[in-house]
Amino acid sequence: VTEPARRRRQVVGPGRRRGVLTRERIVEAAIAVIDERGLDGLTMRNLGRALGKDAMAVYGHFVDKADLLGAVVEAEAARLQRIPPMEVSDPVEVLVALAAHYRSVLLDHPNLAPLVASRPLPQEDAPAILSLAVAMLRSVGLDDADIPMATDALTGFLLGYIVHEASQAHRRAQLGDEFRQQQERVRGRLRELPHDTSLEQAVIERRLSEHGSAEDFEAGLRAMLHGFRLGLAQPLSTSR
Amino acid sequence: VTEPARRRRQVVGPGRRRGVLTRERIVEAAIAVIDERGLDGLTMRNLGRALGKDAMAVYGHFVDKADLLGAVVEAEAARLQRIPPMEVSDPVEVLVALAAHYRSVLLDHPNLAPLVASRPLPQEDAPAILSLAVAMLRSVGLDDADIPMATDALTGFLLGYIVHEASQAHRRAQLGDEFRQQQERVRGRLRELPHDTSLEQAVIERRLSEHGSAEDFEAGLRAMLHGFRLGLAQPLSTSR
DNA sequence: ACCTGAACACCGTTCAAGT
DNA sequence: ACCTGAACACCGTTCAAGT
Repeated sequence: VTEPARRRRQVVGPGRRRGVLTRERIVEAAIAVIDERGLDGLTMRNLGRALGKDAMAVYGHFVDKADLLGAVVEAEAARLQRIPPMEVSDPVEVLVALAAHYRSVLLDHPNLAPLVASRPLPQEDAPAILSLAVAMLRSVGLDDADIPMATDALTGFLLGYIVHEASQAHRRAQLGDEFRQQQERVRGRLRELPHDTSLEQAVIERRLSEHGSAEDFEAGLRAMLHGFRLGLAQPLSTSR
Repeated sequence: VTEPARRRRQVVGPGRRRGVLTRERIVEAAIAVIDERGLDGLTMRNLGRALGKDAMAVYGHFVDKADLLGAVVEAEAARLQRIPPMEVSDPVEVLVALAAHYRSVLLDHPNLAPLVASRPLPQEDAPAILSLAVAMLRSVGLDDADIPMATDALTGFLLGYIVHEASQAHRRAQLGDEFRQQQERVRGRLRELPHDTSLEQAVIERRLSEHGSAEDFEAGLRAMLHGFRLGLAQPLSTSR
């Protein structure tokens, strides 16, 4: 159905608002609209207004809205590939730092995160990252035969946790008061349980607070990595 | 399903029964439509057609589409709460079984999974499950002070992994051939890397295959749980 | 060559009218 | 009391027309 997006390189004029449209400018504007108004807030008419053009001007540069969104994801993937320099230390910590980079880049545009994550592979446009991760898993001591499984689990945790975090943030911002009310409802039901539930309430408080999830994210990742390192992923006896 | 004793009832559409609308029947039909045509495929007009009624008949029972979707999520949450009987063994294995239950229930309606997961807490309607999980973490040997953090990480992994899995399945089904093409593109780029990439390709193959992610899911979960059990979630020295 | 604006089919929702 | 159908504002997209 969709043709491969045609690349159209063009000299960008010095102007900002007015001037010739380029794919780059459109993508940039689309991301800005998504940041401000969410994924659903990106309509062709809104985008046109943000660009100071008629809504239909975009169709000169992208065949589809889907095509446009693809380009938006591409732009995010390019940012993911710019891995910051990190001190080479324990391979586990390299992997944690890599994951933290993913997390911080994706959370820069939380409303975009679900879109990026719905792609087939996070490494789709970043085979170098995949190679780095594999190398680190190897030097952590993982058996080659276990690495695909471990990568799948780690990727699931990574993307899943981040996307979930991003959608929670979006939801929190969107419903405001009602969010607190829902938490109150859960607390109320907890109190009706027969035994002491102070710890359960602490769990909920932790989840209510906006901060701390970076630490939870890294802690969970570390636990999983060390679990893999020690060969503790199998149920009982090891048989492969 | 035959209806022998039933009086002449008009059959509308393929096997749809007429009769008085109830919230239950509407929710049921909504889930069926979502299963067949995805979240975007659930429109009020489609839903009305599935019920053999005018689209607007639904508004007699739900104030909103959002209200309807809330009821749909509630129905799913009720299924989540029906924990199957499981052999009480190692607490880690109880937690794994609990997570597997979540996964299998959510994957029964993959198109619904993102909706369920976007709620503030998976335990929102299931404080009993939260209590069970906390008790298991305790008897695994976790410090009370670490349990909120561990629960947050585990919940993130659980929901994130499942939702990601569900959306991949949806995407796979939706794009069909193009999905394979994307994998081919990644493979191609991998081959251009300087060193041997057979292991990287194995990672991609693993992710391509539909089966095996249940094992990866449980393996990652086990690794994380044992990592927590051994206190390996902290970066270097333990200081709390 | 690039952009515009009317037009079309579809969406959620309102409202007056039907039974 | 429950359901219907026209109507409204909005959406993605097509197409003929503007510059």
